[in-house]
Amino acid sequence: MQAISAVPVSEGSTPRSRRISIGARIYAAGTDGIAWRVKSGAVRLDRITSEGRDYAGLALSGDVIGAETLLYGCYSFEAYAIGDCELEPWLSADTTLSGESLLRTLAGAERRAADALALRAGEAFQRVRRLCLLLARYREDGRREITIPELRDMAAITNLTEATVSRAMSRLRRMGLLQRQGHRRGLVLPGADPVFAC
Amino acid sequence: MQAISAVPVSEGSTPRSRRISIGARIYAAGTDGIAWRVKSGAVRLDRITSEGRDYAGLALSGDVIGAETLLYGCYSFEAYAIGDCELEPWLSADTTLSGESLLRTLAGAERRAADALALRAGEAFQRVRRLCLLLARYREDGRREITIPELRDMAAITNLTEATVSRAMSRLRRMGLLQRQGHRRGLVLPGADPVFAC
DNA sequence: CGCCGCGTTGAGCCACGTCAACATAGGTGG
DNA sequence: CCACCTATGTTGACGTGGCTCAACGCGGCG
Repeated sequence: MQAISAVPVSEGSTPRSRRISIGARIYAAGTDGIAWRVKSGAVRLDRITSEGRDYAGLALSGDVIGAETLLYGCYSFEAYAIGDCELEPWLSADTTLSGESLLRTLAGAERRAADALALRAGEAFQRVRRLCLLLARYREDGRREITIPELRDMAAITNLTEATVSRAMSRLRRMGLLQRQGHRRGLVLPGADPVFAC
Repeated sequence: MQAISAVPVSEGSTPRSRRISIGARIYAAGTDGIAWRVKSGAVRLDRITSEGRDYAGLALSGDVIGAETLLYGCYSFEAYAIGDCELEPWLSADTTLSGESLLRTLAGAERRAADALALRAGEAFQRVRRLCLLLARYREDGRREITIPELRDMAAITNLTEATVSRAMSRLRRMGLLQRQGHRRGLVLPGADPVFAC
């Protein structure tokens, strides 16, 4: 297998769920492996070019990454966890039979691609705000929380600079739309529920 | 059927290929219809929001549009021809059986989404240049030609203004990387082959 | 002919990039 | 445990690329 940063809990020979911590690489382009479904967390996909890596896509809960391995045998993109991730193998055998699961994945990918495009339009503050909205998840108590990715990743996704993203995040905090929660890196949560309203 | 701008040549009851001319709408969001494979041309996909339509994706030769109708029965996006298009029905029955065709479509969609994202990064002139490269096709004599979309579409795709796109196109023409060909709107072709090299 | 949509181009301005200094947190070795 | 180092985030000052606004040209069409 390729360079992995968390233990792929193998039972017998079938790969099981993986947990990847924020910042770690999930897989490298060109290596072989299986397709995964993102159970939780956020994944940044990069395309390898002559001048390095370029942000090429975003995957969130429910999305499938690495489906191209079922065709080509290896990954086309490079995947990084930009939030603590839980991945489960995405079974080719079952889904190929049904076809509906594949269709659902295709439709989801197109919607996610539209989201990613929208994150690169509009003014800086709004882009960062919308990215935070996209990354937010509901807790049991009904409030939302998000794991803030590294600035460099937010900058790549929104096509802004780290400085600009930092300023936008500061403003969100000053406005009370984001609050730091504890000391764990990147973990914050909004105050009331109609937060992010602007 | 929904509002269509070209005749869907129906033989019996199975829809056949459609030809759509530049600027025309291919289908509207929410209407029912089938999935199509783009044989030639370029398609702009829009997502309907509260404030109107937002560019949400690009489809070029070989890409499939409207696959979500196989799941939901209606189109999620709105599709416009930004170049003269030839579409053929994308068969659900056959492909669902094979599964490989669906996978191929999925992999293609992800690559196209990465292309679309890349068109919103970098400086204005390079974005417009790369968009032209993406839209170019080879002729029999080995030279490339492209059908220039309307400025408003190029602006939406690159996330620039029409004025900025116009300036970039003027510069490409001044540099000899694009030449007008005849009088037909939007049809131009580059000079030698290593054009667009920059 | 007059209107309208589309493209082109100029002038001025501003949001964001650039650059740099500094703060802070984590990690590592002594 | 602290000393140090590095990676990351924050903030200010300043410059500029692209946006805004506007005028104008041109072709198509009623």
